[in-house]
Amino acid sequence: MSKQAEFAVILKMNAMFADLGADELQRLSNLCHTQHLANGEVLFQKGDPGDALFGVRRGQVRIETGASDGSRLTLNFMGSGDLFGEVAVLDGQSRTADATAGEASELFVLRREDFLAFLEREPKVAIKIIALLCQRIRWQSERMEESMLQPLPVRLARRLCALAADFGSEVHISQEQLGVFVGAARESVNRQLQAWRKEAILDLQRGRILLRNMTKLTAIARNE
Amino acid sequence: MSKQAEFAVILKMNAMFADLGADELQRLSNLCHTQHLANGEVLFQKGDPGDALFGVRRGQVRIETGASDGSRLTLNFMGSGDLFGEVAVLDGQSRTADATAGEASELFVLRREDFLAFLEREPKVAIKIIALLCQRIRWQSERMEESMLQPLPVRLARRLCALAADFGSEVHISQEQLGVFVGAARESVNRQLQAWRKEAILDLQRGRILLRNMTKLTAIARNE
DNA sequence: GGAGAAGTGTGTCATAAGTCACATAACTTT
DNA sequence: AAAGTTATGTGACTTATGACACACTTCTCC
Repeated sequence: MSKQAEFAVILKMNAMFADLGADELQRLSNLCHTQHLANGEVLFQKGDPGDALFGVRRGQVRIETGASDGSRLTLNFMGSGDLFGEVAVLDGQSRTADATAGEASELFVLRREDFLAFLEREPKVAIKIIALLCQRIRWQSERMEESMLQPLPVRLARRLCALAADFGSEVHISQEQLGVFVGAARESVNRQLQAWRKEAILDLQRGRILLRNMTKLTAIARNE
Repeated sequence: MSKQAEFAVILKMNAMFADLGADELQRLSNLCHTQHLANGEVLFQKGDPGDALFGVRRGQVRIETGASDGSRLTLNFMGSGDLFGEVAVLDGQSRTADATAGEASELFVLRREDFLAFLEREPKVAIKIIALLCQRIRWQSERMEESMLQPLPVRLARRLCALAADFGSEVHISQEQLGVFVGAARESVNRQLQAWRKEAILDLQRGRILLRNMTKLTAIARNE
C-alpha cells in the first residue's frame, strides 16, 4: 500500500474526515509527507508555530503540557492511526502543548499551507471540520473534569482502561510514564498498583502491566 | 434601540461574528428571541439537548460542571454581553455543563434551527466559525492548566483579577460562590482571604471583596 | 561478567485542603 | 424588635498526595 493510501486510511478513521468522499480523501492524502522521530525526540514545543497536522504511522507520541515549575501533565497519548495538531493547522497559531516521541516513530505530516489551499478548493469540507472541532471541545471538557475532580485511583483506572482499549490487556508502559500521564507522583502510582495487585485486578512486571480483571477496573473507573 | 440591534452589538463584540458585515449581522440578529430567568433558575443542565445559543442581555449566568458526588466546578461566569452555547448550537449534541442564573437575568436566544438555516444561506460565515472554535479550544486548554496545576492561592488570585477586570476593585461575590468558582471549599477560600487581608492586599465585607493592592495580587496570580 | 542505568517497592514525613463543628455577625421578614 | 436566615470566621481533625530516602531488581552495554 502506498504511503498516501495509508494516510487516507488514517484520515478516514479519524472522524474528522470520516464522511469525505473517496475522491476528496485521495486528493487530500496526496499532500502528505512523512517524518521520523527517535525515542524521546521533541516534535514541537509550546509556542512553536503551528504549521502542520500530524498522523502517527507507527510509534507513539505524548502530548503534554508543562507548568513553569516543571510539573507536567500528559493530555494525550497518540498511537498508530491517531491524528493531532488539527487546531494549529487550522488557525496557524502557536502550539498550546508539547509533543514528544514516546518511542521511535514515523509520522505523516500535512502542512498548513497545503491544507488551507485544499480547503479553499473544497469548501464543503469546511462544514465538516466544524463538527470535528465541536467534538474536540466536548472531549476536552470531559477530560478536564476527569483529571481534576476525581481522586487518583479513578484517574488511574480510567487511563488503564483507555490504554487497554488501544493495546489490549498487556499495557507496555513504565510506572513513571503512567504517573506523568495521570498527573501524579510515581510513588503514588506504584502504591495504588500494588494495592490492586493484592486484589488480583492486575499483575506487574518491569515496564508492563497485565490487566487481569477489567470488570473491577472499569467499576473503579466509574467511581464505584 | 431595538432588541435586534442590541443583539447585533453583542454578536459583534464577541469575536465569533466580529468580522461579519453589517448586513449579515442584521439578518442574523433578526432571528433572536428573548427569555427571562429568576435568580437561581436553571437554564439548562448537562445532558439537555443543545438547541440554542444564548447571549446575556442583563444579569449573570454561571456555567458549571458537577461531579456525581456533588462537588462543583464553575467553568465560567457570563455577564452582560457574553455569548455561550455556541458549541451546542453548532452540533446539536447535548449540553456538557449546567447553566444557572446567578441573578435575575434576561437572555437573547438564537435557536439552532434558525441558525443552521442561516449558515446554509451564508456559507462564508462557516469559515469564520472555524476560527472561533479554534480559539475556544485554546482557551479551554489554558483554563485547564490554570485550574489544576496551580495551588489554591494562585487560582484564587487569578479569579479575583479576572473579576476585577469585569467589575472593578469592588467585587460583589460571596466567598461561597468564589469557592465554587475556583473549585475549593468555602473555608479554604476564607482562610486565604483572611491571610491576604492581614497583608493589606484586600478588605472583606459581607458579600463583597475590596481589592486594595492589585500589584501584589497579580504577582501572586503569576505564581510569584 | 561486571558496572551502571533504569525501573520498581516501601517507609517516613510534610503539607495542602477538605470536613465538621461551632461562634458570630449581618441582613430580612413578620 | 424578635426570630429566622444567610454569610462569615476559626479551631480541630482527617486524608490524600507529594517529597525524600534508600533497598532491590532487572536490563544493557562494554
